[in-house]
Amino acid sequence: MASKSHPRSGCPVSVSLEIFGDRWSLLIIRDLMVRGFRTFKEFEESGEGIATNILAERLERLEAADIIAPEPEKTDGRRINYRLTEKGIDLAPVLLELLIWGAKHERTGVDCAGVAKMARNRERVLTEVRRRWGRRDTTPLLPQGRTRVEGRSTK
Amino acid sequence: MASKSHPRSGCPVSVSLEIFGDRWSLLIIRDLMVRGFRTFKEFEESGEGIATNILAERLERLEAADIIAPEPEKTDGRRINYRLTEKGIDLAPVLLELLIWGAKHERTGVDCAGVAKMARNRERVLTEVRRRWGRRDTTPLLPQGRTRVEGRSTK
DNA sequence: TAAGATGACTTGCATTTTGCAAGTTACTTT
DNA sequence: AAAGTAACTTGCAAAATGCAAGTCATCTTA
Repeated sequence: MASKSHPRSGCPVSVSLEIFGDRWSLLIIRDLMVRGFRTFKEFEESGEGIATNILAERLERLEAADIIAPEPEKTDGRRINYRLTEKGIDLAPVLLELLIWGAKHERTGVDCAGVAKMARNRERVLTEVRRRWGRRDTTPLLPQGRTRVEGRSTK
Repeated sequence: MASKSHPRSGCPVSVSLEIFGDRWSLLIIRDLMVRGFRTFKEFEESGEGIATNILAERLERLEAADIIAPEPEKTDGRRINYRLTEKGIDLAPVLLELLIWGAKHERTGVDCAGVAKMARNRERVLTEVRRRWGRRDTTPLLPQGRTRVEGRSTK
């Protein structure tokens, strides 16, 4: 991963990519932000098929970068709930643009029109994301829908 | 890389990340979009230190995804100019949000205030990017500034 | 209260990607 | 014709990924 970072340019884009420029980090953040996921188990079974060792490493990295923060649940000593920090919530616009681009240009099993509508109301969408995060509202922002595309199951 | 893609979720975010969810692809696109870079050589010497084999592979991937298109220069048979496609230009918002986030939350050797200003005028910035791309204006959108952070040189 | 579940990770190992240095090949310039 | 140049390749070593299985504290339940 981007771990053993060599000296690179100081461009913010480059710096950002060193932190979460991989195939998994932003998906974890998406799950936290719009699907209401909180636990290791949920991320693991999110339908993307991430391996548990990779998941553990990404959570560690995101925590080190202060993008997420773990808080053990008091009523159940096994469970750890991960939450986005302010810095993590600030990734909402990045995720939203990724969503808009993907929906517009790739075949993605989601309602294109719906996303196009979001594209026309970016501010509204972002405000809603922030509002929910502020209230610790854990209900998914988006209905779960079909997430898997086909084939080998995660379990 | 994300090449041998396993079946994954059909979420647009996931699909987008499968295409350019790595440490280099978006940097190449940034160079094309705002620095006016066009050639292999320029990307290679962009200051990030990408290896030439990786660069070649990424160009190939981006071309396959129809994000960039190569056009051989007629006056010099050796040179190939890469250009962004419409689909590629549509990544401008993603890059911009990455820039804004990085500048806000990380130490990045760029003028934070300047970026904050861009954040307040996203539409203006994006319009300008598109305008330049339409006119094939190759002058860098941003002044080159210091790009390397220190240490081992690319050559 | 002992025998499962569960949740959150580790570990070991094979496979892929990366990174690095050193070529190639096809033009261009001098 | 000799010496660049631009855009790649190639060969390897090192690092990251993916996979299956295993740990190890909690819960839960019979």
